[in-house]
Amino acid sequence: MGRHQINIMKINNKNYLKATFSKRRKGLFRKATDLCCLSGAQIAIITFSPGNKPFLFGNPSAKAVLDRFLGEQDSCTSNDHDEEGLGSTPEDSDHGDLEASQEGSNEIEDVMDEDRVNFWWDEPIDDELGIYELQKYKGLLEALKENVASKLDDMNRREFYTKDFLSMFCIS
Amino acid sequence: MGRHQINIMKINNKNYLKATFSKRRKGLFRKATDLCCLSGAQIAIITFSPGNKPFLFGNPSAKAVLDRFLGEQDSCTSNDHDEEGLGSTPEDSDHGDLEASQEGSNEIEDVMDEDRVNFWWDEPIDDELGIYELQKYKGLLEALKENVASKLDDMNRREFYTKDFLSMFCIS
DNA sequence: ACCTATTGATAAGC
DNA sequence: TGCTTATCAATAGGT
Repeated sequence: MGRHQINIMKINNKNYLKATFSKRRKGLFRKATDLCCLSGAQIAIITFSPGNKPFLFGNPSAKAVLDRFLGEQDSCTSNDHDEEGLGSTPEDSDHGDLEASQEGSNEIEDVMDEDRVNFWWDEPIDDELGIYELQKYKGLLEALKENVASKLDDMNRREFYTKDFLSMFCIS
Repeated sequence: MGRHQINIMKINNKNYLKATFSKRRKGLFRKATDLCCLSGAQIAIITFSPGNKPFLFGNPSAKAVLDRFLGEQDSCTSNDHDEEGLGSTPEDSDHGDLEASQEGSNEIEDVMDEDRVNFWWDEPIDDELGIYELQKYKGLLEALKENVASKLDDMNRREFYTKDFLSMFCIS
């Protein structure tokens, strides 16, 4: 994909290794972002760089996906029925269920997903910004970080303006 | 990247959605594989498809990376990892896919169907936000900055207004 | 970090 | 679901 092909094998040159990891990690996360936006999939990526530094990606958040996964792992012994979702639009098409029974399928109905859309400015979180407590820094920062990340991406997707948004974070 | 450009937004057509998810998930895992081979990085990816089916990638194994991460989380006081995330796009329910999830070298995960859709705004915002303890958690803020920079990168790529935005973060 | 030549990923269509 | 091909996107190497 570059000036010329490279073999996919361990890079020994430290500088080149670092540069390549950085570029490709970003590329990987970008691909994950695109996949999430396109399909609505939930994805978590944990990466330990060659320097053993952790990098996380998550939609809706790394923690949320990990928790879900770990949770399902536990109760996964004989759990094969679906729970019910919310805000769903019945819709499907074809498919041959090749598996043992399943819940009854519904019918085709190609409705545009009525996106139950909430906007970021409707979020209560914004009201909480700008408060200063000197406890539980780490957890709070983590939450802030994730929220900023989420909102930025959401903005990105919806083509919103960023100025007012930023000011809400008291960042300047 | 295909015959013509597509917008990175939620796909509504079920068949197209599934096909696209499938193709891009494979692409994502392939990228992860390449990154692992090139840099020796340890990577774990957990994906819940739009049909809520789990797919795992891991090097050396998803479990190994998860354990390492969770372990470091517990005992970690010098936590300076980077995190990227994004908001999800509303989606409707779906019937399970029939694919299995296995890739790289990890254990098998079995399907669970659970039409539980999480939107980022439904995520529990841990606590009240807004604490800045710059000395002790300078690292986290640094990660935040990088995270934001990374996302701005994306915005830039997609031709949004980034200049004013950037200056607010003192990033250039 | 930014810049291109080049290869790679992928949207459509079968 | 997999294969093919025209196109656009990711990125290797260099600055």
